Amino acid sequence: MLYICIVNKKEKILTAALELLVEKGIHNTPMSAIAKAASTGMGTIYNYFPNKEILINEIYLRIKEDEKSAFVAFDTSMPIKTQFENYSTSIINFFINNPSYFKFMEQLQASPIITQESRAEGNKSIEPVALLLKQGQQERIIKNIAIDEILMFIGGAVLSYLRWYFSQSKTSATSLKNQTQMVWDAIKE
Amino acid sequence: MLYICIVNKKEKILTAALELLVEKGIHNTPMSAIAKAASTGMGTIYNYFPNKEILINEIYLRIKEDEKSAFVAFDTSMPIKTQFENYSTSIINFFINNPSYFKFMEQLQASPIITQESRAEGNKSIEPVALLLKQGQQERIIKNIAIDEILMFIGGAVLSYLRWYFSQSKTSATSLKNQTQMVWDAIKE
Amino acid sequence: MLYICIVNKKEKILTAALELLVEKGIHNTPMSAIAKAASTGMGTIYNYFPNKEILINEIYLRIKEDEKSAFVAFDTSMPIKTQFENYSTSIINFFINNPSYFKFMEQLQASPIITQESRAEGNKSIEPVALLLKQGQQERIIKNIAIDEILMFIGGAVLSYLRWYFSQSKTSATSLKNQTQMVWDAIKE
Amino acid sequence: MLYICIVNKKEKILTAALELLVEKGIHNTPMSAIAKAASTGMGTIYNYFPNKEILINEIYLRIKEDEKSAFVAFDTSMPIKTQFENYSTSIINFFINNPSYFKFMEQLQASPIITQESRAEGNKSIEPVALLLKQGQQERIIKNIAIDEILMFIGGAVLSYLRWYFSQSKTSATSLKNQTQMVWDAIKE
DNA sequence: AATGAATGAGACTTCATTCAT
DNA sequence: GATGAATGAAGTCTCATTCAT
Repeated sequence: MLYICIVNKKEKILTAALELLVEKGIHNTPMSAIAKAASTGMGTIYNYFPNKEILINEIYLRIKEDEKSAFVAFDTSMPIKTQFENYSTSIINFFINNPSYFKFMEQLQASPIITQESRAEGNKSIEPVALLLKQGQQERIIKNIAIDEILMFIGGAVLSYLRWYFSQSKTSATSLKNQTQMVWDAIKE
Repeated sequence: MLYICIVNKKEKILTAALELLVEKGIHNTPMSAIAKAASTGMGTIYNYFPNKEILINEIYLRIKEDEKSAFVAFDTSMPIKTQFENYSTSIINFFINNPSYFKFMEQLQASPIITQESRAEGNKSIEPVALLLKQGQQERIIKNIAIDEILMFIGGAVLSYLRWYFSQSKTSATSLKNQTQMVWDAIKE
Repeated sequence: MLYICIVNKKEKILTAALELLVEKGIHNTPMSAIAKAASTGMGTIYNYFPNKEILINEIYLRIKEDEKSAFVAFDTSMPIKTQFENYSTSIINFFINNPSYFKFMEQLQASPIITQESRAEGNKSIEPVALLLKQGQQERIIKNIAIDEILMFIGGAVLSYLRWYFSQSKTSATSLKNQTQMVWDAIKE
Repeated sequence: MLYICIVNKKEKILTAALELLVEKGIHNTPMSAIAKAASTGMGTIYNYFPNKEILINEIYLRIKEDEKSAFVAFDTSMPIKTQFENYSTSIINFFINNPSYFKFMEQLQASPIITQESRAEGNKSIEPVALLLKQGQQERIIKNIAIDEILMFIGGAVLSYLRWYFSQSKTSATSLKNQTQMVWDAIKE
């Protein structure tokens, strides 16, 4: 089998698993169903992922990876507020365009299935934001609060906005603007 | 058996269940473990709760009930900002004083186990806040954004603060103040 | 409590149990349901019947008892054919008038729950018929076949007629006559 | 695994289940016991049969299938009485040679576990007999009674004969002849 | 590498029976 | 005698994982 096929097989499993996990929930998604949806045998999944938890962690890491690559690097020539707005908007649009990513994160955010390693790895995606905030604090644009606390605040705001977004049948065009405004007002000096 | 004993038995089950659920996660907490922890037979649990999901929903509702009663009514003679700070502080302290309540909510927030009925019932606890915000908007103190969106924002901020709080080994005394400040700055006009 | 009450209590239990057993089936009829239907506590049932199987056997014996008393003694001055027809008709009418008796027997006929003792006791109800048949054989009216075999044949015919009767929505008036005719033709010399 | 093995596994389960069901009764035969007797894991049974009831229905249908194939087609050149005797004898011998089939049918005849679909399917096995009887009625050899009623009568007679047969320790060679005689006398004009 | 039938531990749930009141 | 809450053994069924092919 060609290399490209093997890649496809692993990808197919990850994709099928994600789709089922967000649709049915983790504990209503047996490995057999994933195998079926990915058109593979159950044993094949175990060739790529030693067990179900590792498969799920890998999905988690893929999403975080994707999240990172979706955000184009900060343009440091721009004002911090602009940079922040760009980040905030792009991260939210990322999840709006990938609803299953959001549903997956919602479901697994607090789950003991995601290991400390995965979380640590995943948190790397916000490092650039931490740097931006730090710079903002030096310039006395951002409140002088522990970076961790601010980051958590922003994260919570993003999640809650998305939660609200997906619960609405129709979203006003201004809601994202409102959201960005609120977050900025919250963290700005 | 005395009436007081019967009450204790149900309470013991709810307490034991909560403790185990937050410690091990829902799907690593078999009913048998709950029975053992509550020092009852497994059948006894089913005398009080028709099934596991209903038991979990009842815990959810108990917490919401407790949450409501923990918050003393708004003192409408006070400025809106003060009222909001009181609310914000009391809700956060409530969960800080009941860490397992928070862990339970974290885990079940997005779970399909919590029924629509439970959620609707639970949401009643934020009605007074909605009213306060509406009044604040009329007085042009609060941003003119859909109440739903603001409420979701506040909820997300509270959760993320608590998440941060419990992840810290040592919390600075000012962090809660910072948090309250950020939220207020976010929603104020 | 008055004696009459105690009697009533036992009867109520037996009646409620019969009703539920034929409606839901033995294994969908918990003792708790019987207690509820009989408006007693579960413990009370165990005061009268050591366990569920004994309760069921007692119902069986009651029906057999009732069956015996429902059939008026043979009038030996009548022709044997007439006596047999009377018997056949009365036994069938007995079950037609007590459908739950029939449904109970259908369900428990072949069940290991009914003990050998109960069966032996129950078979006493057909002793007069055995005597009648014996007499008929001596008079060369009835086929010279082992009484046991004939009795089983008649029993099977009665059951199958009733089964057919209860499966019909509308029964022709002649069907019982046909049935009696068939059985008589079968056993007559 | 070879195809022949797979077939064997399903057959082994069906055979083991039948053996246990007739020996212990349905409700004293846990799936675990069937698995043990069939030398499989419990899960294997559920690979072939979605649940216990379906397993039992499949046994029922297998027996009916077997019953059909055991009876060679009517030889229409023979007199109706001969054809009927052949049928009657072959059906009884079928069950005498397969005692567990009989015990199974005895136990499940009136059970709600056997679905309407299974019953309908199973009843196909008596269609040829219905046709034979109809022809007999046209030739005025068989009594002019609803075919349904006659069929039920014959079925009851067969069952009761078998019941008697298996209750005897020693059976006279003539009993089957007697039985056939009785049934024929019952239904003949 | 790919497969999927086989496995059995373990989940949820029921219910006959007991026993303190 | 009457009660019914408490019990836990035992039932049905699921599913992560293995391994022979």
